[in-house]
Amino acid sequence: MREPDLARLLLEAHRSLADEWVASMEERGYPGVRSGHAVIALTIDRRTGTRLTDLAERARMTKQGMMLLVDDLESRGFVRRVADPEDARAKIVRLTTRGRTYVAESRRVLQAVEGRARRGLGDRRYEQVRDALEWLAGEEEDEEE
Amino acid sequence: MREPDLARLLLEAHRSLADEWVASMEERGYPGVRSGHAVIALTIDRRTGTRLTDLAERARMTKQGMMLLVDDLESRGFVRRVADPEDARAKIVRLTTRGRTYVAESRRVLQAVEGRARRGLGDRRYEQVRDALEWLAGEEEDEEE
DNA sequence: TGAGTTCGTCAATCTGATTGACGAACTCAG
DNA sequence: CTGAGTTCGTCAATCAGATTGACGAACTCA
Repeated sequence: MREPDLARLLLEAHRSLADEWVASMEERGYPGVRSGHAVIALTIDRRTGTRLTDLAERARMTKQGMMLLVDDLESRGFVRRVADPEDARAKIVRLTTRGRTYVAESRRVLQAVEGRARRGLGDRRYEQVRDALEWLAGEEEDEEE
Repeated sequence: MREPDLARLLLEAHRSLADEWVASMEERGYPGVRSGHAVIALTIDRRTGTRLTDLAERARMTKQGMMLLVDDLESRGFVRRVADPEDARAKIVRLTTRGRTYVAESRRVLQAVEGRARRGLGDRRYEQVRDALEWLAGEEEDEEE
């Protein structure tokens, strides 16, 4: 067996892609991009907005963690928190016009980065890697019992 | 193309493996294990010790970051900093007896975790994934020019 | 109506990693 | 031998990401 550093490799590969995304976004005129923004760009409902709790759930992180991300996005003018007419406790995180542009650009760049990876690896290997990663990410996490 | 969330998958797979390692170490009676300890276990010279700067370089992190890890390991009695006879500026991070046991156990568990992944994926796919990850981790990082 | 739950928030904490500064020690050209 | 520049480990400050705990306000439903 080679050095048992699969975990490290996974982390480095992650960083490589995340850094590439951030750098590419900054080149396109979006300073202050954070890697966490990507999850929101991928999961927020672009027309109606999404509740914070739902965003957190989709991103598999805590509400508190998501709140910090939303705070950041809000301070940059990309989202607004509006009251949920159906539940006075809840607030809906809704994209502003600038936010819609930002999200569209984010997704484009995300696709571009991933497209490069796909071309580099070849379609078949790319798919195999994805399957393997899904398996790795999924197994073991429900082993408490 | 599927959702362009390869980066997220990589991170989740990393966390899954890292958590498994930590949990397994704790089960074996090593509380307070940190994921960062693994790099040291894999790269430190187990007989003669290694200078902090070299450890940092091997782990591809800053000296300061490595220092925090070494501080932690030292406070747990797994390493000692001893003067380098060849360079009065330098200190050698050397394993204590307990440290040697800890490192041996770390490596065993690391192998076990990785072995499970390998069996789950099958040898061929495992190797393909490793190659793909190396490529992903390596490309692009020298794109500043 | 009241017990229990959910929503967003605040506060504190932790881990990982960074940059900047700095004294002490080393290297080497002149 | 000297002094300029570099390297080693450290301290300090900061930042990003994420967590747990607590809490008021609002909702649900027996």
